[in-house]
Amino acid sequence: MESTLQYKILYNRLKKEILADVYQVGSVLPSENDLCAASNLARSTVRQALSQLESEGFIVKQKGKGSIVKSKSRALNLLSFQGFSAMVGPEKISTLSVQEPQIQPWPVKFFFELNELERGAGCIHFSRVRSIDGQPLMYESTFVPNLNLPQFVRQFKLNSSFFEFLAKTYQLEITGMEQEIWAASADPEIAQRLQLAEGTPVLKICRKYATNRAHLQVYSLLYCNTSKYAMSNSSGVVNQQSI
Amino acid sequence: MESTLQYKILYNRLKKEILADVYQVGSVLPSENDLCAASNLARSTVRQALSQLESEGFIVKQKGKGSIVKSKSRALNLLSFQGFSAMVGPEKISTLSVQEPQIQPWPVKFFFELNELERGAGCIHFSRVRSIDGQPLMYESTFVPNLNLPQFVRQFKLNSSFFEFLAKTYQLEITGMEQEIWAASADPEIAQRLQLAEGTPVLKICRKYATNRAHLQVYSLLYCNTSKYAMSNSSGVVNQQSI
DNA sequence: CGCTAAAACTTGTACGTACAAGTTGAAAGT
DNA sequence: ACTTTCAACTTGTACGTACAAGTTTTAGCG
Repeated sequence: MESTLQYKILYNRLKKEILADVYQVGSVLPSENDLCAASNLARSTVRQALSQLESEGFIVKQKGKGSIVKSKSRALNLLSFQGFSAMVGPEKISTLSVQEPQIQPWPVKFFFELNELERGAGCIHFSRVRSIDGQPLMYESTFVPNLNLPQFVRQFKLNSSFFEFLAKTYQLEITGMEQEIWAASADPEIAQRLQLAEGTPVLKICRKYATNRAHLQVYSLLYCNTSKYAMSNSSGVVNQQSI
Repeated sequence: MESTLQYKILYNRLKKEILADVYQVGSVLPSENDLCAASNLARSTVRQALSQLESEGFIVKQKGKGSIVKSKSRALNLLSFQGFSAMVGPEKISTLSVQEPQIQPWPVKFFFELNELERGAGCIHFSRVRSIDGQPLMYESTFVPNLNLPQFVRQFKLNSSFFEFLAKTYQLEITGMEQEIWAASADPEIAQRLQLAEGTPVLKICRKYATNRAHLQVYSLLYCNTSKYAMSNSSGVVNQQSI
């Protein structure tokens, strides 16, 4: 299900090539004029593709120089564990199922306000613990409104990527996010899930994801152990750390 | 020092008018064509201004409908690079000076890596505690490379906005940010600064701000009490919560 | 060889046109 | 009174031109 929009096509191609190391981190992309000539697009269209790559943190543009590949990291500046893929390979990440996907009513006291459409539809809920090297780092409890997402419970596997599943199965893309963050003490349940002493400080994060389907939003409640790995993110245009 | 760029001028005007309730939250801005006619600008220029407003969360654009005012000031947007006084009204914020601005060498163990230019220049350092309604919420310790920022120590007042001071005095704008976040226990000093019991969970945040001056970066170390107010932010394009 | 100035790049801003596609409300038809 | 259709909006995409401004390379001069 590829887009027919010219700037999206170019954006996807460049993103794929960055991820595949065709353009390595620190190197410069072909100039806008080169991309125009190669793809037979107007410069404004090429700039639209590059602009999206920049806003998602893949490249940094510098006047007079060019578009420099900044990072291979994924879209959206989600708060993520530092060096989740760099320091430890994805093979060392393990997932423990706490609650397999099931359809249920919404919790009575939910951490975000729901509209009537969502409230009436009920939700799909699942929970999992993600670990690195056997050490539990994150307890994640996710709630999806049960709105026209056929076969979700049957098809989604907890040890795979939730966002990739949404994209492949329903052509759903995450377009934005809001979150609230607290420092909290691990209560007995969280302490047990993350194998911590009760009362240990943990990050508590409530997230609402927006999607490209109007009025469909996804909710996540996270508890994170930051004793070994910090959570990190970046936003805006960050200078290149040369010199 | 206002910008001479047309799209920046329009952006600033619209932002100011949103903050002043000329356009209330939930209402629609004048259409792009109306803005073109009123300001004698091309539509692409108007769209550039609106695009920046959208990326910063002030408006949401919907095809066929218009540009809807989403938020006056990205409420409590502490985790994005907007800064403290922009999110809660400045009238309720009180500031306690812990360390007046002074020139000093960098701390031996600094929380971000410094390049040689920064290391050699030394730093300007100040610390303050910010409270809302008399309740200390945040302990902030800021470090700025002492690079061509004349009169900083003399002119910066701790109870004013740091980012606004940088903009007005040096035409420095914050263009981006990276941060790392932990949940930590308040040590004796932090507990005293934030008037908390020792061991209370607090958010610890290390930030690096990028500016429009190449190679000039600003560093901040924050400790936040989240018992009453959560930290929050948003990124990407978030759906309108209507229905 | 070393320095300077100009040329040849790069991205940024600003203008314009044209049409596609989503939304809304009014007019026309039943 | 109700439904359907259509016209009049809205933003989105894509094309194009021109010049400004920052960076790097090159050519020329002393």
